[in-house]
Amino acid sequence: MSTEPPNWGTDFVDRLLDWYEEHGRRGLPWRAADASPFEVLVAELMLQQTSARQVLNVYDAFVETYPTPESILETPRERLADDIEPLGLRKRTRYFYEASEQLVAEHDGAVPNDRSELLELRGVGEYTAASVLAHGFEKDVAAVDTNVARVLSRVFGLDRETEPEANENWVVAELLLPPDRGSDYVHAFIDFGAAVCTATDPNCESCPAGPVCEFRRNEKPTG
DNA sequence: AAGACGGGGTT
DNA sequence: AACCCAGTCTT
Repeated sequence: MSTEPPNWGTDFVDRLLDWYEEHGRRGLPWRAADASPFEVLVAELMLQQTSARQVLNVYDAFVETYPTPESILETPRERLADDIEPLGLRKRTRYFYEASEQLVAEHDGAVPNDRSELLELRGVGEYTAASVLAHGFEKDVAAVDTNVARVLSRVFGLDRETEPEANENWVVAELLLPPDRGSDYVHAFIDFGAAVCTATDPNCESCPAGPVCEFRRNEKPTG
């Protein structure tokens, strides 16, 4: 039970970003530098409770067919449903319609770059709002999903039951956020959580955090 | 504070 | 065949 050095947090983030450079997922179209805020919003709505692999199957064709909220409103609901149903969670069809209506009616068809305005959009919660700001507008904000919450709670020994909604996760995530790298930072956490620090049977052997991690020291001492 | 939503990928 | 997935909305 040693006292934590004050720089463990930034040490971990440095290692995490290094890991991301080498092992992060490349070529995901919604991560492209020229992806519009609307394309980012579309991706985030699709990615809710849906694997990136699955979204990859429909994303390119979708954003080509529906580049703007207006183009969604001009499409019969049945046809839009056909394009979204393969992802499951069919209520998303309604989210796309209603969010598009809101964008056109209240924001001239543009995605707002303000947290509270994003939160008013149908289907947009705390995670999606933060994600759009980070990836669509290059803002230095943290976005905490289940992956981020799991990694944070393990590495820093927070309550194992801590959930994405817990304020503590957002405070810590914001605290560790490196300047001008908000987008990479969030993506690094997510890729790391999906590939190494998995929900079940995490791959601690290849974890860049090493002995820094409370979880590994407490539950997998031999690595 | 729980429960519902959901088809497809992965094991 | 069971389990999980870049959450959000509704009881």
